[in-house]
Amino acid sequence: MSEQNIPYEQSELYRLRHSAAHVMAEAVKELFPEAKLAIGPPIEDGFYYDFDLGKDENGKARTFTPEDLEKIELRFKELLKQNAKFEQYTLTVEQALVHFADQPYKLELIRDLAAGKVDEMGNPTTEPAQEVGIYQHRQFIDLCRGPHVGYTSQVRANAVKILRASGAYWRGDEKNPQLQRIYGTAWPNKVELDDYLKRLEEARNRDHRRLGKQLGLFHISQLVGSGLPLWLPNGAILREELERFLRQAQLDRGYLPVITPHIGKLDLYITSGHYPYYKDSQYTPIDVDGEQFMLKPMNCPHHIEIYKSESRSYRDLPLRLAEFGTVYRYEQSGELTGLTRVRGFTVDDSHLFVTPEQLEAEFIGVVSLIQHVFNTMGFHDFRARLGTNDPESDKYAGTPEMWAQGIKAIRQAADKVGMNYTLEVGEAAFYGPKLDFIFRDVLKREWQLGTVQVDFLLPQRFDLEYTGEDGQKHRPVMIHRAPFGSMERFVGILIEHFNGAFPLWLAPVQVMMVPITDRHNEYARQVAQELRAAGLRVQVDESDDRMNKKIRNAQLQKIPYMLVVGDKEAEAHGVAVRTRTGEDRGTVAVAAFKAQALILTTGKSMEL
RNA sequence: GCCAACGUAGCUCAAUCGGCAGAGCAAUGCUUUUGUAAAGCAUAGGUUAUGGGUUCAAGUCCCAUCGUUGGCUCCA
Repeated sequence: MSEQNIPYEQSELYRLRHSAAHVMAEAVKELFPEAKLAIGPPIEDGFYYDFDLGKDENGKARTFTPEDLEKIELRFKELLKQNAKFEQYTLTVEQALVHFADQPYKLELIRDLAAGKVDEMGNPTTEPAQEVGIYQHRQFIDLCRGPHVGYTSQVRANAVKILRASGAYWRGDEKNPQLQRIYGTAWPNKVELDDYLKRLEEARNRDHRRLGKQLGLFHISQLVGSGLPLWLPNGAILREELERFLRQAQLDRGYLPVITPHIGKLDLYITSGHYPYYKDSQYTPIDVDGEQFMLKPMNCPHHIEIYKSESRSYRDLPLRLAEFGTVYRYEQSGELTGLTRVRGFTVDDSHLFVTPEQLEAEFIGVVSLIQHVFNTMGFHDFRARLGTNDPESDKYAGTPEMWAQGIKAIRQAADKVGMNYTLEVGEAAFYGPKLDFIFRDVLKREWQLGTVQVDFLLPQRFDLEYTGEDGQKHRPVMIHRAPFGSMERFVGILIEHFNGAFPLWLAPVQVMMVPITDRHNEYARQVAQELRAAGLRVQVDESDDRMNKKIRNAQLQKIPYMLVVGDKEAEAHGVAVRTRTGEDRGTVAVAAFKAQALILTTGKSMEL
């Protein structure tokens, strides 16, 4: 029977993994009797369990060594095979507090349940609990609402694997103690486990960092600095194509280009509120003749100053200022990853200054532009998230009215275009709610790419105004938006999406000429020149490699077309077309190849 | 920033218990003139991330720093 339509939380696989987590914890408890248990839920593709192993003799937190993990895995598998039944029962809160007296994390969970605050995953509970759910197998007793499989042996010992250990803060808060987390995976059988491990291996092969090196797209130099990628020629060509595409789409939609500098006075960011708010993740200000300058962490204040450079009338609005603006943020060192999380990056930024009446239509216009961008890239696998403020938190500026108004505008616009989204409290920008477009990399990590944000706050902070039809001063609303998000991150995801085999219009080298012997080099150069004149990116492989090797090299570079030329082709003014998909199309006239290639590039086709 | 693992030639990796730093690919030179995924031979390439320490002897053991990777936290 197919489980495809059952939510994961109710699936057999979920029970299996939840049960695996318990048995693994049992193994840990055997090998480390002093270990304190935290939580151990199933997650996508597996499960984890968090432990506090106490301190070593130097007062440092005890951690799992790779040898510990081996022992745990061995014992884990033995315990699965030594069949035991999972028994479920409930204890009153009082009984549970006694039973878990030496398990401080469990006590905290029980007390929170009893107080009706939050459950073990931090989700609010509806009412105070009188009793708590317990699952027991053998002597291992855990606070748990299940569900589990019936017997431990239903989790196949040859279909589980311990993957890694890492630190993880108790309840995800860095102010709390750091626990030792063990990640594992569990599948119904060995075949599915092996499939999963193979998928992981394949994912590593399409990792943008690996492909970026292989295809000469970008390089990160220690001497330049962490998180400051250098775009190599192939990467720069790709990025410029993307920028050209979006620039044109924006011009078509009435955006106006602007260009602003990379630094700005500290006061600018104090006014905007960015500096106080993000102080810790900004590069230290530069002192110039006693004045403080920031590397810009955001483009909005600069664009706002452009808005303010002249008096504005309602006739000027909506004013859509766009720039590929490079910003610098001092991200925590542990966060940096290839192109997807960097310290210097370029936002395809735009700020729309609109009247309140125009807000919805402009928001819809932005969403449709983003849809156009994603459709062109063939991106369909993403989710949209409406990030709102958390009223409990003090990190959001502005009035409740502003927030309500912004959220309402986004909801109405999204509903009108039929966009599905999830609402997530506490995911807003400090100045306003936003609709984010979230993608996953090959390792299933989520990244925000496109974003649209509604902002009533900065217009107020900078005292923006326009003269209305009524001759009175009014305050505009701002929309911040970026379809790609960051060029770096977008290209990182793009590389993985296409596994480095970019559509023709984006391919850094579109055509590789493959002369069969060096007496064909001259003809290959002629054809290359002819194709370049038509705007195609063509290289000639004049190395003294044999033809087979030239083809192999072009294949490895994932170049869309290899044009083999020998005596036959030179005579007929033709080329023998081979695609990177391995297809041999035989000899065609140069003019015919050129015409066909141009149709595909101008149409931004996914086909070859 | 926190926890852990890792850092050897441009790239991918080897070097047993602490005992002469190696291979393939790439590069360079020569030979070969080739019809759809790797021709042959040769040459060159290293302060083993950096700085200290232990030792007769350190790529290998210890300490610190930097960086990378996987998590955690953060992400305007």
